[in-house]
Amino acid sequence: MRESGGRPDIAAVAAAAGVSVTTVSHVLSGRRPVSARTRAKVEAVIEELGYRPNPSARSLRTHRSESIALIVPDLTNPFYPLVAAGLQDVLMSSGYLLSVTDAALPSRGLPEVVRHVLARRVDGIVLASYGATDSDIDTIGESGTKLVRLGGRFRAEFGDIVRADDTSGVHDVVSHLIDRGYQRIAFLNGEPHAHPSQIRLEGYERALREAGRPILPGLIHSGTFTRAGGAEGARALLSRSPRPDALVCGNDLIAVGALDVTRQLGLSVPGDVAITGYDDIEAASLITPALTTVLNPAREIGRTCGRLLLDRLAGEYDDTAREIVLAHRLIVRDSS
Amino acid sequence: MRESGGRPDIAAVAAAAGVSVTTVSHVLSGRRPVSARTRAKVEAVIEELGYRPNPSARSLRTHRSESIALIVPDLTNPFYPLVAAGLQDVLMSSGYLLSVTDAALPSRGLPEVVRHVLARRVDGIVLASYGATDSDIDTIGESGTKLVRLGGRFRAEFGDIVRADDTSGVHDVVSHLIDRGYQRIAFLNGEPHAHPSQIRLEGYERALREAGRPILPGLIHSGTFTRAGGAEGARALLSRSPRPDALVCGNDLIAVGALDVTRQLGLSVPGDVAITGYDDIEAASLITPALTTVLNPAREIGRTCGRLLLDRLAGEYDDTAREIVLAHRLIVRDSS
DNA sequence: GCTACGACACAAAACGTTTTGTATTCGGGG
DNA sequence: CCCCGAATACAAAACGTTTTGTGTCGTAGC
Repeated sequence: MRESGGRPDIAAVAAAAGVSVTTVSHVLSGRRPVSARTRAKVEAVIEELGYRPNPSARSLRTHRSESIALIVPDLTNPFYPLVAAGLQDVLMSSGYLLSVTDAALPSRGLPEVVRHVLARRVDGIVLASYGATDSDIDTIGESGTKLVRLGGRFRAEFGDIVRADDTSGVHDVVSHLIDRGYQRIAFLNGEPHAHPSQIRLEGYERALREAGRPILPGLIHSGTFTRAGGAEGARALLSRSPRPDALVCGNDLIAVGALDVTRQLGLSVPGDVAITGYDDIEAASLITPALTTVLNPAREIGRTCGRLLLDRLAGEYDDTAREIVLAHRLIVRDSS
Repeated sequence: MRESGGRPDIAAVAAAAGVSVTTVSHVLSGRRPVSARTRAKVEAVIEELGYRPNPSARSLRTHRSESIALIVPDLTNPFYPLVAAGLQDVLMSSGYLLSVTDAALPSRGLPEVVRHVLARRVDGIVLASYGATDSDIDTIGESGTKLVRLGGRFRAEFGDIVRADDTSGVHDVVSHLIDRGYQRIAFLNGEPHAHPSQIRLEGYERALREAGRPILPGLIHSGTFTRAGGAEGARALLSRSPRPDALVCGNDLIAVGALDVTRQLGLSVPGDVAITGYDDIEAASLITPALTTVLNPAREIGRTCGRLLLDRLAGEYDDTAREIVLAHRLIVRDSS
């Protein structure tokens, strides 16, 4: 009389161990004491039968799924896989499973992605998508899912935020260019309404102001945080006269696109025009000339998001929202 | 008398619509006919109450989780995020959630990762980890989880495989180098026991044989599929005398590392030594000199894995294992 | 030698679905 | 006029856990 082919039940374990189902559950969870003898017996049976608790049943009872979701704007941007890796560094050891969703895919936009993720009832969400609207965030809030955002405007009712100090980062780059004597410093930005764009632009403006330089709207261009966006923006900016002699880019991808175009136009970098990026993705050091950029600690950001989320899930903190700001670092290479 | 704060039940929906729970379920699943009037009423109530089925309860009954896992060896290698993106292209529209797990992380190795993923009872797994052992695959098989592998040795009992024709790919690269007159062509490989390493090496050997060239073991070096691995291998190979005049690398990351070292040694590429990669990650075209490599259609591979898995889950095919081979393409740039 | 208490074990009630086995109702063919 | 089947709705039994409320021992305190 074999136990049939199906996976064993908690009841099967209890029967084989000669105890009640409750006891097995307590052995598993440790929520009530179980004698050493009994525990050993139960554990032996579990091992022997190869019993694995059914997560759906468990989750149905406990209202938690032990899984969290990461929503990114573009998996193709190497910054985000690093965030994912950092997140996993932390989550894996706590037994959480990480789901990664790219919001830029053939989906009908972020609201759909959010619904999709929410339909799976994850315990927490790390939202790295700068396209998120208040309504998206509300949707998550109403569902009761814990939320940590990667950047964005800090508002108490919207939960925790982890970010790097982008404003200072760009400020440092621009100051560096000013020090090196660049005169007409242009800014090549990503999506104009995205929060990262805005705070990076702020850094640009602050640095110019501090140096007593004018802020010329004609030297500021917005597009998208992609290589293509950078190419298009560079074409626009470099065709102005007088021509800018430095292109400060909103991220490294933009800088790469700008570099493509600059080369096409027969301009030398950094001779005719300096180009800087942001993030310090691996490609930044590979490209020629190697890109002056700002290190954005992607992996550490991911880890921090993970820890924050875990703490929230464990109820470690009170409800006060937190904003954690991580250090950046200017990396000067050959493109400036 | 409000419905309390909690999310509405299927029972709450039934009550509000004046029908039975069964009927609501049938409206949702369409497994039995429901009159148009009733259906409309129920749908209206669902909308109004904001009812969302509880996935745990559903999954407890149906034994399916509508989620699948992707296990990769290294998220830091830009090849894999692209695979993930391709997978999602396909899965998202079918309502599946994708979990991505990096097996190279602080985990205790692949077996642990596999257990971790299996503990969540995903419906299917895409296993892209070349470090997978037969035992890992067995574990997955026993759990009843559908499996599609990204590369690896094809064996009927191990399920489907999707891969590119790496042997031919490397063969084409090597033939190209021979055509260009390179004489001492070395091969700089990844993990020696990994399947991709073996079949790529095979392409190298085949091309040499076809050209009537000897295969010199001293010109073959194994390491890891990383930038560091490439650096170390290049150091070893380039210190031999006579020095190789071409380094065929097992993937682009290796090639980048090899390029680092070649430059350090003051050698010119492709003048003193040619370097080629494999995969055609974005960095391959960014680096200077731009890398001659083989396009490995990562995104399409991901899509194909997704489609295969979905078909399996839908029971579309019989049990016969399938191996799908995708086309590669030689891309000649400046490094050869 | 009792009482009270700690340590341990158990039975049964949730958790929120899907699905199966029956009712009903209605219209049409014999 | 009756019977039968199609169309539709319902009640109740799973699915596999966790958790609460009791119960039963021993054992220590008095």
